[in-house]
Amino acid sequence: MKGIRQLAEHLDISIGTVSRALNGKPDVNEETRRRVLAAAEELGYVANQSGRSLRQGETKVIGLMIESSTEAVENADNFFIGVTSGLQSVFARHKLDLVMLPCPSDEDPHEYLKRIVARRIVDAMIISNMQRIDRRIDLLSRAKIPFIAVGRSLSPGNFPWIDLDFEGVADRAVERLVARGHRRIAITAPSSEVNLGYVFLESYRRALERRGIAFDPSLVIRVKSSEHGGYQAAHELLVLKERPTAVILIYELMAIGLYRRLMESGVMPGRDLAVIGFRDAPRARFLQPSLSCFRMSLYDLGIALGRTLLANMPAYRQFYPDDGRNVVWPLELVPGESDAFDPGTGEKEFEPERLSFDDRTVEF
Amino acid sequence: MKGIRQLAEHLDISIGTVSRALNGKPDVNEETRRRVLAAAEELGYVANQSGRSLRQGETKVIGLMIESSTEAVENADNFFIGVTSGLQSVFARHKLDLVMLPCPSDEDPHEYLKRIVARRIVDAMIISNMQRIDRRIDLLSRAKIPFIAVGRSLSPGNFPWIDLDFEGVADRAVERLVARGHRRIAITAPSSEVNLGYVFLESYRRALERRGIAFDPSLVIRVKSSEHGGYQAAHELLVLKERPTAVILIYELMAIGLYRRLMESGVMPGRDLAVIGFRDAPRARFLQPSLSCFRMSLYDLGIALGRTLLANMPAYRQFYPDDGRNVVWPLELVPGESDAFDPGTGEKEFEPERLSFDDRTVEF
DNA sequence: CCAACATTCGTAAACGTTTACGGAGTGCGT
DNA sequence: ACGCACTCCGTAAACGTTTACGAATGTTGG
Repeated sequence: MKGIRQLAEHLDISIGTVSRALNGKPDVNEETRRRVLAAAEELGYVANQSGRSLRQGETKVIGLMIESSTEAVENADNFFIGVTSGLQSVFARHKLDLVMLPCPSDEDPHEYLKRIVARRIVDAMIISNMQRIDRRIDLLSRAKIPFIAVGRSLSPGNFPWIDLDFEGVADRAVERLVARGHRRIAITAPSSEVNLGYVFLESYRRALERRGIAFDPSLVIRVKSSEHGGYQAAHELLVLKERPTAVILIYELMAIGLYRRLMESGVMPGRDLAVIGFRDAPRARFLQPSLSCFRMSLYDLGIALGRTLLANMPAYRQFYPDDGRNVVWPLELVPGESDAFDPGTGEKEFEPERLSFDDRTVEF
Repeated sequence: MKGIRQLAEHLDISIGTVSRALNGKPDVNEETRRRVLAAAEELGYVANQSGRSLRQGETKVIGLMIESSTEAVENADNFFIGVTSGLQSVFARHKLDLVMLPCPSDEDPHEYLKRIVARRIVDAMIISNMQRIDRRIDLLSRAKIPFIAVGRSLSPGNFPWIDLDFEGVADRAVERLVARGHRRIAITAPSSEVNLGYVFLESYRRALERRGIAFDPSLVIRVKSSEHGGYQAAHELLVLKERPTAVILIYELMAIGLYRRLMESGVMPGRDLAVIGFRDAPRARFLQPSLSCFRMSLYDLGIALGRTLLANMPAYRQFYPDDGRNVVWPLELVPGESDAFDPGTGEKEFEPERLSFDDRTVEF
């Protein structure tokens, strides 16, 4: 099946009518429409996207830009796959397709996005891994490409975003640890170019000071968000003169390396050092000791991103009258065993909430 | 900047010449070409992809279909991001763009691919997560869309593929374990619909029988390839009447759950049960005990996939005269602590190769 | 000086759609 | 019988590009 022309000839109908029939336009006889749809189905005809895009000036494709550095939490690994299914459940209602656009690691993300935008491959973009100053915002605004960012940025101008509640996470993590008696609380942070690293750190600093604990720069560990980074972080904690009694991880899998390095020195996580992590609860839960962590539903986040993006697109705004506002996405604390002890005595003074590993109850 | 027409008017040159200049066609004055390129750069002109695709009948986009089920190893998590950068390093040379096409979890993968193909969004496809009988092969062949599969299938007809050497992995894993005295070796396997599950299992069975060990179906543990699956797998192993002394995991992160469940019953991995895993060495290395595993370079695999795909496309075949053949991708064994003991005595009889966790040496 | 050729460029068709416009046919009210 | 509204459909233009073709100009060789 070549194109709509062949389909029209086969039906002995004009090509215009066929197009209208397929696109659900009103001025076409229902009987004719039925025939057209049947023939299209039979011959396996689907409109060529290039022709359609050219004519309509839109591609019906939404791009999700992804970068694979280990700097930021989003890039860790399953973040994108996670939000993807939420996004698609929204887009499917409008026959929009989602494509993930991986920025080559040797290409400047800004240049890459510029290329994608200029070629008019997508109608809208979802970007993440926001830098403190992110030129992509200006680029997309100028090009009038609707977009939404996962995370804020200091770049001037208003733009749609949904950010994780790092402020809340840092505050509640510190709150929880301080309540259990911790005073020296370390934290891991990615490069300060990445905005979330900056935000997370500032939130942590404020959370401490709010409770009368002085901020100690030596407790900020700059490592990659990876297993290896966790290993290095543990190493740096162990050599500190005044060793902290707790640490907050920005990525849950760092705990693997952290745990290992601690144990190599006979330091038991969950007894000698409290650990609180971030993001993937299923994984955190199976670590030993299980990791107290802040979880969220990537699926729901995907839905929110999709709705907010569409609410910012003129053609779809009508469907999402209540969306479109920027939101600070809440995280839920899932308590584990990794911080369930008294830092003074080392005793398991606080009983962790009971975990169940039944086949049925463990699904999140 | 609207289109090539505006650019042409601005230069007071015909639109045809501008196009030729930009595309490096020969019959254009070098001075003119210089002017055109300069103006295009200045005004930020980039050819509209729809117009170009429509005219040329090709999109310069290669699709990588991804599914997010936890059934197969490829879908686990960072597999796609890993091969992506290898793929792009090949595609970049031909100005081809790579897009990842996530199949919605509630849509039939075959139908999804059919839609993508029919809309002519991509010039070629990379598919993975092959089923034992995979209708996508027939679909793509019929549509004459060049493609390459990660993994084989029983579907009839020749098609380009690169498969991981499961046969070799299973054989060497069994070899290694048997050499250390193990006789009862369990294995985890995904659904038998997924071809690699079937292949892996058959390879394992043959490896056993080659060494005079009877295949015991009760040692085949069918669980999801996830942390939770690992937990369940350990549970199933523990309740067996005749408990195995070793287990082969099809996905490295399963070890997290497996380790945990074992320890909950006082069984020490690496002392009471040998474990060999699969695929991501950096992660495996930081587990405690570190996981002996079969690793590969996803980057190199990506390069091979890219080259083989292009070698199967008429327009690019010339650049890859030596590629195009199907290959069974070798895996390298990275020894760890998880199987470094004597199953009879439980003693650490075999000294594991020394691991280094220096900052510099740990990068793979 | 002329034919033959090379270089450079403009013209226009083509790719597959969608859609504004108008025409044909029908039914209805006057 | 006429005008009008309504339904349905065909015609053709337009989207932005690439490219076959040929025209115009300059160059060369005899």
